Formats: sequence, structure tokens, C-alpha cells
Amino acid sequence: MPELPEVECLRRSLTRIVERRVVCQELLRRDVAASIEDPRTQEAWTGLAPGDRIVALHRHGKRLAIEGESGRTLVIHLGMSGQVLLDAASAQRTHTHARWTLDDGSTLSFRDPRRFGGLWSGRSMAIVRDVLWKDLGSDALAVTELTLLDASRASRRSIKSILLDQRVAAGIGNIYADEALFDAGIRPTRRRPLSSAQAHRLAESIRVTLSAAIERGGSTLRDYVDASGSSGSAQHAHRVYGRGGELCVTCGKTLRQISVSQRTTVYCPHCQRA
DNA sequence: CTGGATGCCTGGGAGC
DNA sequence: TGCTCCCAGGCATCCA
Repeated sequence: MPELPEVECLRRSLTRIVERRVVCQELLRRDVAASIEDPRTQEAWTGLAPGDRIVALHRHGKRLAIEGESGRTLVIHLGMSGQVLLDAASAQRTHTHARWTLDDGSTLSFRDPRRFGGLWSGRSMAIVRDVLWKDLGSDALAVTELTLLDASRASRRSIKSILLDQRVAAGIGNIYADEALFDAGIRPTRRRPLSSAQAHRLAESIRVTLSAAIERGGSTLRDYVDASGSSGSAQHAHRVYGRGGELCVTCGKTLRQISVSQRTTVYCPHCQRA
């Protein structure tokens, strides 16, 4: 379940492909790829064309972008089960949909068994931002109190569904929504506008929760590994996610598991007041 | 317009 | 052991 921390850890584990030139590109499964300029024609996808040199790795929310010196940019979305793997980690894996050989002899590959993810190509990073990412909110690591305050006032949805809305802040998924709401002491089902103090605290909780998960290398529940194939350890620090029926680490009461916006949600009925 | 429900997809775990 | 069923969840799309 890659969310912002996992994608950021993946980005960091890919730094050594910067400055490398692409020698060969293979698209093994066309229907995972689309071109931003011409989304209807699969042939329009250009990816990382041979000869291009990789100059930068960008991330916004859960999206990763690899920019070439020609300007051409490959956007990777991992969906649920996507992986980007380098060298040994990439060898002989099932569900590999695209593969690149670089000028230092290394191999980069994209695999995604469930195919909720995908690959997009664009003529420039600016087009990626202006077209593909235009509806995304600011990156969740930079979320502000004001954004949360406005969003909670603008709709009657639950606060958890607001956090999961990538248009409000990009990068929060089911795991870190529950973790941040626990940290802030706010019940996920809350539908009333937040107070300024609550919005302030929630923004802080989101930033701290995501940063701490990045420090731990992300959460590996089943599929997530970085480009070298290494797992993260943030799952051991989860205080509510996956712990329904267990005891609250703060107050010792039983954590409750419910469904919010069709997502499994765990919270502490004592520490997270309605 | 808003927010809830559905479908996409595979692997793994539970239950029989 | 082997089968079926169900669930995980990001996000586009549909529907009330």
C-alpha cells in the first residue's frame, strides 16, 4: 500500500540512476502505459526513450516522476502493488510490465501484479504538473492548518474521507490517515468543521507521522520494497492501523474497527473524541 | 454539485 | 491437501 512515505523512500533509493543515460526501453504490457498528450493512443507513449539522460527524480504525493534531459518525463504511479526495482531486485520477476537498461549496465523495471498503477509519459515536467497533476492538492508533507480548516468547513464528509481526498492534500492513504487522526486525537468519523486548534494539531500530526514513516523506510505490509528490494519497518510503529481489537498504546482501552468511506478504519474511542 | 457505491486486479489467508 | 470465498486498497467512474 504505497503512500507518500513509501514513494519518497523509493525516490531516494533511485538516486543513483540520475545522470545515467537510457540505452534500451521495453514496454512488455501496453495497457499500463499512457501518454499525457494523447491518452487514447497507446502508441503515443514515449516513456524514457533510448539516448535520453536522466536528470531529476520528482515526487508529488504518491506520484513519482523521472525527468530526462530532453524534458520528456516518465510518471510512475504504484497503485496498490506496484514496484520499481533496480538490478538484482528486478531480475526474473513475474508481472514486470516495463524495463529499462541504463548506460552503466544496470536494469530498472516496473512491476505491478494488481495493475492499479501505471506509467504516463509527457513532453515536459511542466506538462506533468499542469495536466496530469492539476487536481492534486499540495504535497501532504507541506499540508497547512488553513487547508484542513477550509476543507472541513467546505463539506459534510467525514474528516477521514477529507484526508483521503488527494485534491485536498496529496499523499495520504488509509494507513497514515488513521495514524495521523490518532496522533491528533480526532475521531475519523467526525463531520463537523475542525476548530483552529484541531486543524493546527492535525496538520502537525500529518507532517510528523509521514516524516517518521520515511525515517523508518516506509511501511511494508505485503508488497512494498524500495528499488533495491529492501523492506521498510514503519509498520512496527503503527499505533492503530491493523490493530482493531487490540489495546490502545496510550490509554489501554480496546481499539475499535469500523468502516469509513468503504475503508477499514481503526481508532481509539477514548483518545479520539467525537 | 456532493458524497456514497462500484469495479478494476491478484495473491494470500481463512474456513471448510 | 485443495477448494472456494473474501479481503486488501488507489482511484476512476457511475449513480442517487
